Amino acid sequence: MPRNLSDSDVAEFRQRLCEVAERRFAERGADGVSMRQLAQELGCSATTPYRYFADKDAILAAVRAAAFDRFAAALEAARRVKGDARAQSRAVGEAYVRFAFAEPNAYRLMFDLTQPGEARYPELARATARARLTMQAHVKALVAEGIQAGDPEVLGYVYWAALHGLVVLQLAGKLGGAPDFKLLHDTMNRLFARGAAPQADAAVTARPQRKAAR
Amino acid sequence: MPRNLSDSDVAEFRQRLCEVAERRFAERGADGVSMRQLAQELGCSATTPYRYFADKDAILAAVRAAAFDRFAAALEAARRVKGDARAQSRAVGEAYVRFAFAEPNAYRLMFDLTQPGEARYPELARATARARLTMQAHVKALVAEGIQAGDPEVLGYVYWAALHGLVVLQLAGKLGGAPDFKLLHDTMNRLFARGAAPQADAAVTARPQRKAAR
DNA sequence: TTGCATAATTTTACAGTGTTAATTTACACT
DNA sequence: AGTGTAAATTAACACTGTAAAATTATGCAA
Repeated sequence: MPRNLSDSDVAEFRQRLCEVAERRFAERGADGVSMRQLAQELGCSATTPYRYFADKDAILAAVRAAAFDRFAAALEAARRVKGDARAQSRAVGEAYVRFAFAEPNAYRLMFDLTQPGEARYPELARATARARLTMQAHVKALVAEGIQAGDPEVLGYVYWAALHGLVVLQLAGKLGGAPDFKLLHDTMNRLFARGAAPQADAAVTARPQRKAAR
Repeated sequence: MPRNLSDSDVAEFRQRLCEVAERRFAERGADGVSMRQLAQELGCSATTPYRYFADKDAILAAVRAAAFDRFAAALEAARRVKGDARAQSRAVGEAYVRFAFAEPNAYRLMFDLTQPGEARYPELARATARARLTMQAHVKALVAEGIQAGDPEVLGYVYWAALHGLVVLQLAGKLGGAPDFKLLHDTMNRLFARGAAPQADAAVTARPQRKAAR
């Protein structure tokens, strides 16, 4: 035990703790894992983590941030496929779904509704912002290349929300009796592709206009 | 204390307990409320509820089922507005959003990802099925009246998922920097309306077909 | 009316939780 | 070698869900 922990020592322990916590939290939920269990797997005392994190919530926030970072990295990688904006867009969507189903527990952790907002944890805010950025970037390209029409920011949020909804309903088992997920996803993509296709009349993201006649 | 609790006595106590639990769970999350706290508000001992529910999870399941029932009732009421399928559809969508924002905590409880599936709790399964049914019924009408084209079941799931995604991202604070919610919701509706509008070419819910030309 | 059987309820108890305060350990420096 | 002190551990506290034991209070038979 060095008299003063170096920054790298601290970072190392924090990372090791996060790795263990991420796996355990993902398996049994944050409430299903006790500090004593984490400590045992780490080979330290139950209170040692309190020198590295304020409390359990801070650990959870760090774990969520790490998950968001891996998620963002997966999306960013997908966006680097060669091809036009349409191809990239499809690749990002597929990467999104692939991540969610490959690591459902991480995804649950990231978007858990019962978690407090990221207000208290800047690292978490940064990581979510990074993921959001990538999720929106490809839509900007779609609009820039004239494949879709509308406000890219609005479209980006709408696409993201829709896909997220599909994923979480699936993860929550609420699509039990539904047709298979791929059909739902494909249909959603097609609806959006047609719905936002540039046409002669007004852009779809314009404010609704009163109809002239029925 | 009657020697044998009548069925109505049991039902009464269960309901009273659920009312208290729903409010508390919604306020602070199920994990944030202890059996002793519930018991105190009910004026009974901490273990009395165990004569009426197997455990805390069963109470939570009952509370969630009750929330789903109120949710379903709100949607059913909205669907009874007079007008064509389009008007009803819009009414249902608005009722959905209104409920979610009027009772965000109930909504969170209903769709909490960390909750176990409804496999163990038939009442919960019934209530969710009821809500799902109403959410899908108006889409069937849209297709029946020729306002939209496609498989109503598939479209219903897609619309539901998309709206749910929008709502939960908002509730999770992930739309912080986004344009206001109504704009997102309107845009989504317009995209779907255009995307599923019946046209000369193939229905959007058909399997994707290779384009004849670029 | 008095006992009694027994359902309903409460009290007690236990193992486990997150976290703080006290204590011990072990290093860096004089 | 001795000492100040950061780091780690242990001890302790108030709390949790819930099983088991103890208590209460009722409907019915005598």
